[in-house]
This record gives sequence, structure tokens and C-alpha cells, in this order.
Amino acid sequence: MQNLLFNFISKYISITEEEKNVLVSLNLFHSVKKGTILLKEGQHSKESYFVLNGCIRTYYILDGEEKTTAFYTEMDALTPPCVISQTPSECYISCVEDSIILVSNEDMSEEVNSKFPKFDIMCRKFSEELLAKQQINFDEFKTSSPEQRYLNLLKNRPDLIQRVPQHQLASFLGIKPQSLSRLRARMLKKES
Amino acid sequence: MQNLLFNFISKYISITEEEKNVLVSLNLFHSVKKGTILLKEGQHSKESYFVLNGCIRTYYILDGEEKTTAFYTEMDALTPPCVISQTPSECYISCVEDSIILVSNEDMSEEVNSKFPKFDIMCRKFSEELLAKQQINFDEFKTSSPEQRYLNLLKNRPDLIQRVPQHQLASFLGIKPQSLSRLRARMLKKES
DNA sequence: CTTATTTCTTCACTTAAGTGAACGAGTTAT
DNA sequence: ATAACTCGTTCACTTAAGTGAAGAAATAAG
Repeated sequence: MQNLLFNFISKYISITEEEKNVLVSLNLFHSVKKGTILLKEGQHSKESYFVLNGCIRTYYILDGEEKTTAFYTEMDALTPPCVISQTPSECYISCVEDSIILVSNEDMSEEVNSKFPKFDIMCRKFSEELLAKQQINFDEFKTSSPEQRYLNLLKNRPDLIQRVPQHQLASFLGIKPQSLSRLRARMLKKES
Repeated sequence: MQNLLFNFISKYISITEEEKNVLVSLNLFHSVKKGTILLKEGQHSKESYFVLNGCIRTYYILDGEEKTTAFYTEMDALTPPCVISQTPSECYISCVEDSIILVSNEDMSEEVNSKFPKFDIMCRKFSEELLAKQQINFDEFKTSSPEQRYLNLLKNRPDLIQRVPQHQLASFLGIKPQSLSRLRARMLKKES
């Protein structure tokens, strides 16, 4: 499992055995059960997450309704908005599946960064990449209809459709579960 | 006009006269007329923009239709997706109003960063802030109806509604110009 | 194994957005 | 000054999403 992490890191920087040991000694690895809630509305948090295995999701509760905004799967990283803005969280984070994740807090990353300046470089590259991905995602969402979004999902992250309950997918696509059901039925008809 | 920039920078780091002079000597300031297109689909670019004054927008042309995804006004920064991903641009950038903007390219920022490591720190803080803002924007967009989005806009960026043509606003809100017209008419009725 | 609970689909109905066309007001160009 | 555009609004009509309710199927809990 740790190798997954080291492989990922070596995409950005080279890493020595010594550095690997430091990382391991930090006890970053956590195994979390499906349904576990990692962050609740109102909480203060300095934790970032990195998914090695499994799936976690961010959502809001507005007017008593869950609104899912994102899913994070293998090799996805997530720093909740509240951690950056240093305000009480407005969103929830929970595990969609049994997952193995890295949990790091700010103090830890400062420690690592001071010992290994290379990590700073990696984080920077990584967050630039994230920013670009997010930009593109946002643009794609804005410029698409729910149906197009579903087709995009089918193309880009087909696994999600299998792994995630429909009603969570629906709100991720910006519609109600009933509408997603209809949409799928409509598409099946068209095919034939 | 330059003071606008320096004031902005001092929100993040302290800056000496010497450093100011280096910045000025770089000839970053550009005055651009309304309607000027800064970036076209298919172009390669390494340029980032910072708006001192005025308004620029990013949009895509899909099926012959303009889809506006963002407006950038005073003290907003923009690094187009294509610059980060180093691929031909898929989006356009144009001036909504006569504007004064900073244009910087990657080589330049590397030069500045090597001379003044402080700038690196500033860029990092700034991009973290941007990432958080974007995250929040995206979540807000996803969890809102067109009407709520319009109300949000009215609350958070009321100037845009005055400054920007309705049909560009409409696609920014994810709907057609006719729908925005109706939506506004509907809201006026409700008020009375 | 049986009872709950969650999840997904379907239905009838309401509401809002998409579409294509038309019109006037304001701009720009010639 | 006139013609050509752009822009915003309105209208009638179509299509799709929201809503509330109901029921089947799958999962989880006892």
C-alpha cells in the first residue's frame, strides 16, 4: 500500500529511501470504514486527505438536503475549503467505500517541508495541477447540460457510476435522483 | 496606477523600493481596448493576467455558441488552463471594458522569483487563496438553481450586472439570455 | 430469517428552461 | 442619414427538471 504513495510521489520528484522512512514514520495511513464521517459542518480542521484506495465525497446539507459536490478516488487529494480559509467547515466529508487514506495536518506538512525542501516543490507542482484540473472541471460543468454531464462522467470516470449511489451521483450532476432516473431511461430509449 | 499593484502586493509580503523598481522596469502594464481578444482557441500561450482596472472574461465557443465561464475585475488574477496544461487553448479571453492589465509570462516570473524569493512566497499564498475561492465558487454554483445564482451574484458582485451585457451574464449563470430575461421579470413580480 | 431502511424507479402534475421568431431601442459603420 | 448590427425583451410552444407520492428491489439490522 505504501508503494502506491511512493510511486505517486516519484511522478513529481525523486525520493530516497531515507525520505521514504521519514514519511512512513509519520503514521499517515488510516483505514476508514464506509460511512465514516471525516468532517462535519461547523468543525475546525487542519487536515488534508489523500486517497490511496476507496472513495470519499464532499457534500453540503442545504435545506435538509444533501448536495454532493465532489468524489475523490485513487490518487486524488483533497484540502477542504475550511482548512484553507481557516473558518468553521460548511461541508461534510464522508467515506463512500471502505478506504485507505493519508491524513496530514498543516503542522506535519511544515515539518516535512522543512526537512525536505523537495516536498515543497512537489506540493507546488501538485497544487498547480489541481488548480488547472479544477478550472477545467468547473468550465465543463458550466458549459454542459445535465445529460452532457452524465455522458462526460460515463467517459471520464465510468467507475463512479458503479461505485456511488445514484442519488449522490444525481446531486453531483446538479439534478434530483428522479431526474437522473428519467435521464437514463431517456438515453436507453434513444439507443434502440 | 502602479500603486494599485503595490498595495495589492503588500497584502501578502512587504516590498522595498528597489523591488518596486524592478517590477516597474519589466513593463508589465498594458492598456487594452474593449473588445480586444487576448487569447484565441488553438493558440499557445504562457501569459498570465492581472486586472488592475476594467474587466476581462473567459469563454468557449461550443456549437457556434459563446459560453462565458468567468469574469475578472479589479485585483483578480487569471492563468488560463492552457498555460498550466501547456496545450493549445480551448478558451477565448476578451476585454469586456477598456482595461489596464498586467501581462506576465512564465520566463518573466521565473526571473523575478529568482531575484526575489519573496515573490515565490506571495505567489504561493495567492494561489492557495485562489484555489479555495474557486472551490467555494464551484460548490456554490453546483448547489444553486439559476435563480439562486442570480441572487448570489446580486449580493456578491452587483457591479457585474451593470458592467456586463445580459447575454454574457446569462451564459455565466448557465442559462440562455431569454431565460435570464424571464427570471428577472419573475422576480420583479414577486417583489410587488 | 424477518423486519427495517435505504435505494431506485415510475407516475401525474407543476414549474422553469430551451427554441425559434419577432420587435423595438440603441450602436456602429458607411 | 441610413443601413446593418447588437442587444434585450416578449410570445407561443417544446422539452426537461422539480415535487410529492407510491411501490419494487436491494441492503442492512435485529
